[in-house]
Amino acid sequence: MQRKEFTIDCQLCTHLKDSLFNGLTPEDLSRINNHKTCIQYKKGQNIFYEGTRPTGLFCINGGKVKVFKNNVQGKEFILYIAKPGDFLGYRALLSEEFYGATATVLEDAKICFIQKENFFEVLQKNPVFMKKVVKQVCQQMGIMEERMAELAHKSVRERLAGSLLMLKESYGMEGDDSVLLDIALSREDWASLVGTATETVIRLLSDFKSDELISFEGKKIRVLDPKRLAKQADLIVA
Amino acid sequence: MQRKEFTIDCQLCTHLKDSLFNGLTPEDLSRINNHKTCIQYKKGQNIFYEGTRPTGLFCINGGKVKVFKNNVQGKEFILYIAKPGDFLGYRALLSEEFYGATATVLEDAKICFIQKENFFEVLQKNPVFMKKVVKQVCQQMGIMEERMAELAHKSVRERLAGSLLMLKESYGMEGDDSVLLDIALSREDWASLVGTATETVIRLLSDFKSDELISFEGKKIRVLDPKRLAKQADLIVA
DNA sequence: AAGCTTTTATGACAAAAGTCATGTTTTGCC
DNA sequence: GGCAAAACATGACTTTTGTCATAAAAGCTT
Repeated sequence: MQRKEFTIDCQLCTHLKDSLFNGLTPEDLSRINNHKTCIQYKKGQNIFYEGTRPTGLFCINGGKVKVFKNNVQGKEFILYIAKPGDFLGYRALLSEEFYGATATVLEDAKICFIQKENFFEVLQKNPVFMKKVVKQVCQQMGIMEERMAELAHKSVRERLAGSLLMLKESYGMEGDDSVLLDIALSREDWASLVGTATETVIRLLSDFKSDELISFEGKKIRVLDPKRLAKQADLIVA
Repeated sequence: MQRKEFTIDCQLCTHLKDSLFNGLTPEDLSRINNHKTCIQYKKGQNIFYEGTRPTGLFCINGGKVKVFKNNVQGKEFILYIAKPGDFLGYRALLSEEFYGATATVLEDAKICFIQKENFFEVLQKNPVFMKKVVKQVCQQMGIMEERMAELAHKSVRERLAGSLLMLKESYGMEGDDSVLLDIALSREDWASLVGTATETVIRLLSDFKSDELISFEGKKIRVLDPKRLAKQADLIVA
């Protein structure tokens, strides 16, 4: 499989402003810029594999990537869905461990790879950047704590409704009266994200559709009634 | 409720060697030492509350503490069980958020409180310490990713077996042929840790007892057969 | 020691969710 | 455009787990 490279200047990257690299000194940014490799990936290709050693950091310039763990029975659980501007693989890099998850392209992607030496150098000589990274990691951790608690005590229905609302935040395209989730996930992917079986997702989504909480638009989902969906996400007793 | 203080010198603390503070310069350590407040807590007392603003870092000198989230129905999910040498509350501090969880004393505890200013100062002027903190946080995150995936796809039985083995690592006291878990958790706490109902834990623990995987010793549990327990923790098909 | 509260235990039942089988639709590809 | 594969859908059934009721046991307090 041939690697299709592309070029982009970090300084000119559209996503710089919402990325962790925002605020780097020109020298630091150009150090990153001059040492990166940018590759185009097709849907289905893997960026890195669980159990392998990280050698650098991935920065998404375009497309979408899922990061997931596979259990013994081959059941997948999606930890994150990354979009342009997001970093991938820093967790394992900073904990000095092997990758704990696999990253696969969901929608054709353009991804820059930064060798760990360059990342670490910028990190070390730039305490402000370091602080931002720490903050980001700890925020992420707070999100994971929340999600764990939900996995522990919420029903699949509640979690699915919650996932729809969560993706609405990241991928929602506001319409007049509804929001299109600009991400094409298979029912299987939804199941991996929510932590359930594919059939259950199919049934529940079709329930939500019957209840006019959502509608289907090709492979994408339109959220029609976020408020009622939020009620579904919380608790039945409420 | 009166605060019972106590005194301890960080330099002389038994847990210094396994703590993040290990390796600090004498000056840094004494800065921490001179500005800390040490308080004794009784079982059931709270250290901090979900939704409140963190003002510093807690360092456990003795006892055990559970950190948990409460959901809307009042169901508890235990995120961590902290023991001597562990830090508490750094996540919210570093992400500059409110506490995402509540910390309650499980077994009478002695806990030192370090004002955030002092913690941040040491953190800022000491890149090696910073790096250790980051590494620790990212390792913790890896553990949480693993646990999330288990919550998503493992049965309660598997998770309970897994939790027994996990606590064996932290609290196991090796005997001739078995390991006593040196931590007294109620059935309700076990349920909060595993993410299930109290009755289910009661039933499963008594199953495990019938199968001679564990035995009860007062309020504590003795692991009789870690290997078979590990089989229970993994998958049925295996 | 008695009486209260909390914890542990057990049974019966209901609800939620997983699994398996099968069928239909969509998609990708030559 | 037609074929194969993948994705989606639905029904039937089983298993797991939660819930509620009740009771026994253990811990505290006076």
